[in-house]
Order: sequence, then structure tokens, then C-alpha cells
Amino acid sequence: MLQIERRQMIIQYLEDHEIATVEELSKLLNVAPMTIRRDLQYLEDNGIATRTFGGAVLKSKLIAEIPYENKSLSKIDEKKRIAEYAASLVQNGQVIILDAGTTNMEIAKLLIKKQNLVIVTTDLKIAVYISSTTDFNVLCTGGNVQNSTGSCLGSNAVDFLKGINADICFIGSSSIDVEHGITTPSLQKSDIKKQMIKCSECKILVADSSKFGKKSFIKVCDLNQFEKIVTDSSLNEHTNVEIKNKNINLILV
Amino acid sequence: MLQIERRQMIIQYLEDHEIATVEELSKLLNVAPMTIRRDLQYLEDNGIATRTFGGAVLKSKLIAEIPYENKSLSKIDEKKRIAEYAASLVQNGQVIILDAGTTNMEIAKLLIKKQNLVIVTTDLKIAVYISSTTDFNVLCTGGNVQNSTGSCLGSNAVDFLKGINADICFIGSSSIDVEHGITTPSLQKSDIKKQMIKCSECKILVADSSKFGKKSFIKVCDLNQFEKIVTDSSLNEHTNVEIKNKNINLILV
DNA sequence: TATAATATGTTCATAAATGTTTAAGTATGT
DNA sequence: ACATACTTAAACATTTATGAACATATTATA
Repeated sequence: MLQIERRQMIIQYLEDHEIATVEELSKLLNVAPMTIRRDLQYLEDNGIATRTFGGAVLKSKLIAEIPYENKSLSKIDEKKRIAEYAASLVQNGQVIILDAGTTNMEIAKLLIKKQNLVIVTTDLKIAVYISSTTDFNVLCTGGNVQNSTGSCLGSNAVDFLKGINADICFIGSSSIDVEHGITTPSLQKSDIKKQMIKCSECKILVADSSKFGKKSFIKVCDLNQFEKIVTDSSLNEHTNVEIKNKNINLILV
Repeated sequence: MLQIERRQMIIQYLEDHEIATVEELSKLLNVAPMTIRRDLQYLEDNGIATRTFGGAVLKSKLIAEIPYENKSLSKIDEKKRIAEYAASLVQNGQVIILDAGTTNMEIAKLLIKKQNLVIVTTDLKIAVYISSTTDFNVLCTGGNVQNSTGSCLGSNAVDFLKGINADICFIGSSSIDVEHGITTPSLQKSDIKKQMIKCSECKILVADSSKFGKKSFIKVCDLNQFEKIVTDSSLNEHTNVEIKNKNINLILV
């Protein structure tokens, strides 16, 4: 197993269990405890985990942004299932807004099988992917490109979106909380998502279950703004009930 | 098996598995580990994969899916030489406009070694490439994405450029004629190039010699608009003399 | 066909990752 | 405070991966 792979699994384990001991990780991954310590040191240096005596916990609920490569490896199966459901909501000929991120990339991979869509996105990789594989009308918002993710930010992107009337938007988020709604680490990202929601008829939130119960800095909107919230079935029971109590259409795939 | 074929299979393998070790690729493809390392080095240089100790992970699936190889295979050496000269004109800290196309992609590959640039481009692939490999400020114009090339067109892109003041723009063209100047097959492309030229201090035309002596429909500008025209030394003598007679700074690399 | 250019294989010194040992540090119960 | 059990990190040993240099094979070109 490669080093990066092992570190990825530690992140995955932490996402699932919130906490892990050096010993259990050492046994699980069949490496010396010292190796696990060095891995945890790396994760701490990169702001992903916080070391404790005997193990580590995920960095506080106010999560920072994890680099793209790490993200794309984690929860990939869940994302594919979420994407499958999301794509089933799309009719041929519709105008679709896709938010940036790996979950929306998974949706994009399925949408190319549809006919005659208009795709609007801030994610350059999604724009390149769809435009190179279909004859859809692909619109890219433009703006400042965020180096870590390849997505457009800034007033140009927001202004571009203001001119759009879409049938459906798919919004991704890494911080979803029943009480505080969805939040982002930057004002710019929040502005983009707000505008995407504003100019779409139907709003769908797509995010794997690890994103729930987390808060970031800038609020985008409350959960009741969405027609549907699509996530995977590992969502913890408490959150599940809380959302359903609010009469929100929660889809577990 | 051809080299390009093998590299294609590595990309395919990475797309399926997200991650791969040198050893498994070596066994799978029946070549020496060193060959795999060289392949992975190539893929990393081209922004397709990220190497790790012992293997590699996929960077972003899209660049791989684009028929880059095919396009850029023609006149690739000439383009690299042209790009080398073009890149040498760029100072750290400058604002650069890059037109769409493979020659400008070659320039982009060299610009990532500079410091602190601001890059403005209509080419999504260039935007993704530079933003994912540097901390430069990358601006993408946005607009309608042309499906065949992955570049932005339309009034959004032109309007975006109107707000830019650049030090240098690098313009590509497939139709250059001493008498008729540079021409494009569509009004949209012409509008973009015109605006790029208008908002740049210094204008450089980059095109391999096969593009000379050709005419298309919509005129962009005359050749004397450019501070320098950079092409390869296979340019035919007649055109060479004609351009120099017009007192234009022609660079043959 | 001969020759040049390119791609691939091999070897080996170097570097990186991991394992092991051990002294010092930390938590916890009495 | 003390003893005990556990955790840590430094130092060194071991394993494994890497890339440079050169040899060989393959492909392109004259």
C-alpha cells in the first residue's frame, strides 16, 4: 500500500469514527506505530487532524479546506450513488447549474448520457469534461480561478450567474448543519452558491454523510431552501430525524 | 505496444483505480519499472497525474480525455521552441493574456516556472493546468465553451477582457497572411483576439510556420500590430522577406 | 540499407520510507 | 508523591524506491 493511500485511509477512518488510536490504526493498516505517528504528524501539519496522546481526532468542526486530491479519493462510492440519484432528476433539454466539486463531477459523468442539456458551471474541470464529450451548450462563469480546486470565484462569476435562469441547480457543500444550514469557508464561495440557488427553479443539495454536523464561517442558506437533500445512508440517525422533523425531503442512497 | 498506447493505458488504469503503484503497472504492461517511472514523470509534467513515492494518483481525469496528443503532436517541436522564446519575454510579476490553443499551452508549461504571474485566458485547459500547478492568480474569462477546443467565446468573454490591463498577450492563429493579416473562421473568435490585443501593452503573435500564407473569413488585425511575430525556421523564404520588408520584428526559432 | 534519433532496459549509488530500540515523557491509580 | 503502565520521539538499522548513467533495442529518416 502506498503512503498516500494509507494516509487517505486514516482520514477516512477518522471521518467515520471521529477518533482513532495509534494502536488500532497500526493494526488495521499493518504498519509500525511509529509510522502511524509520522502519518498523524503529517496530517496535523496539513491541518487535517489534531493529534492527541495515544491517537488523533479530526480537526475541529470548523473545518478548513482539504486539498482536492484528498477529497476525490474519499467517499467515492457514496458520491457515485448520490450522483446517480441526482442525475435521475434531470430531463433532456433542461438548463442545469452545477456547483464545483467532486460530487458534482460525478453528476457530470452521468449527465453526458442525456440529450441536449445546457450546463452552467463554475468548475473548469467539469466544463472541460462535458464540453469535450458532448455537444451540450456549456457555459463557464469565468472569474478568479481558485488554485486548489480549479473553480471560478468572484464577482465576475456571480454576475454571470445573474443572467441565467436554470431548471435545476446541484449544490455541494462540506459543512451542513441542521441548525445553521450550509456554510462555507469564504464569502466568495457563499456568494456563488447563493446566486446559483437564486436563479434556479429547483434546488438540490448533494453531499455525502460526512459533511453533516459540520459548520464553517459564512452562511449560505437554510436547509429548507432545498427541494431535496441527497446523501448516503451512513447519515447518523439523530441528524436524519432532525432533518425529517423539519419536513425536508431527505433522500438516502 | 506503442509508448503513447501504454501511457493511455496508465491513464485508463488510474481512472479506474484512482491510484496505482509502479510495480503493478510494470507487471501489467510488461515493461521495466524505470519505464513506468518515466511515463509517470511525463504524466505529471503534463498535469495528468501526481506522482507519489511508489506510484501515482490521478490528478484530474479531464485533461487526459482530451485529444491533446493528436493535436499537439503536429509541429510539437516547433511549438516548444516557439514557446521557449515566448516565455523568455515574460518577467516575474507580469500580467499575461494567453489566447486559446496548443501553442499557448506550450507557453503555459514554461510559464509555471516563473514567479508571481497573473494569467488571463479563455482556454479552460490552460486555466486548469496553471491553477493546479502554481499559486499564480489565474483568471478565466468565462462564456460559451466551444466544445471542440474547450475555450471560451462570446460577449461574456469579451466583456471580461475589457476589464483587463495586461503587460503581454500571446495570440495564436491558424491563418496568417502578409497582405490580409490574421483571420479567423468566426466572428466570435475574432472579437476575442481583437479585445486581447486592445488591452495589452505588448502583443506577440505565436504560430508555427504552417499557419502562414493562409486566409480565413473574419479579419482580426494586420501583422504590424504585433511587437514580435514568433515562428519556426521552416518559414518559406518568400514570406520571410515579405514580412521583414514591412519592418516587422520576425523571430525564427 | 545505413544512420540517426528515440525508447527501453540495467546497474548502482543515493535517497526516502519504514521498522526497531531505547531513554524520556505522560497519564492514571493508589 | 510515588509507582506503574503506557506513549512518545530520537537515533539508528533495514527495506524499498528512485534517478543518473550507460547499454541495448527499437523506430524513424536519409
